[in-house]
Amino acid sequence: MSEAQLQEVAQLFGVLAEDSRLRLLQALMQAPQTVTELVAATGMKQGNVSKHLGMLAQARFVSKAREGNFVRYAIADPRVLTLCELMCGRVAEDARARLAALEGK
Amino acid sequence: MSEAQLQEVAQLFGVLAEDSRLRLLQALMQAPQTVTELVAATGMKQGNVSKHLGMLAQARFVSKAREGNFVRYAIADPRVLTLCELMCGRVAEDARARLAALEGK
DNA sequence: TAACTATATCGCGATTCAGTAATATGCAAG
DNA sequence: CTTGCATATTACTGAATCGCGATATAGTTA
Repeated sequence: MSEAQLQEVAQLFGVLAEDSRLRLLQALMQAPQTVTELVAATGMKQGNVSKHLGMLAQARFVSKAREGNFVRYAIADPRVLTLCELMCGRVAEDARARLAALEGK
Repeated sequence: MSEAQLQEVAQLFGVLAEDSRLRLLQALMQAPQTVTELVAATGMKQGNVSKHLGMLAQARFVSKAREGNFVRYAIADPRVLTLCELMCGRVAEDARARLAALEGK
């Protein structure tokens, strides 16, 4: 695997390495939503929501579609779901392990 | 999914968001190796190799085992393989798309 | 204990990036 | 075409982190 490709992979992982963006993805997993809806759903500031959605869109994890004044975003790459599920499973597992260690003590 | 857990997930993705660490993982996929071997394999400086391996180990993507003077690292979580495969597949796909667009022009 | 090798860690300058506030752009109704 | 709302972008600041060189720690051997 080439050096340039490795950097691309790293960059894509970087897009997922931020809880703000994960929160947006999580919200979009329920249903496609507009920026305004996402601002309400996440409590983030409008500027940030827009910026992070822009990054997710540039990485083509999500797609954007104008609807009059609004822009509706949606999950565009199903792989992002698998990736998040894998990582979440890992975190949940760790949490269980920590809990078990606590009880065992 | 809780806010704290989301941050953990983001942090784990962050560990994979760096070509140096991906290179180390790629090397370790061939076989478990010592720091010295990894320095030779990747051309990175010893201090950096050690630092990045430390991060990978703290995330428990890799495991470390002393062998006399050496420390041998190995892939510890098979999920990291799936994660990388998914992302690499995505990058390869993008590369194919770019190529096709170029030919079509 | 002393000397040697392998690995880990520290301090530094440079770069990157999140969040904020303010502003600019796009679109629709009147 | 002007007003108003939705979205995007900009400039800024502070925190995080990379790579580097130097140094500290751990383990082996003599």
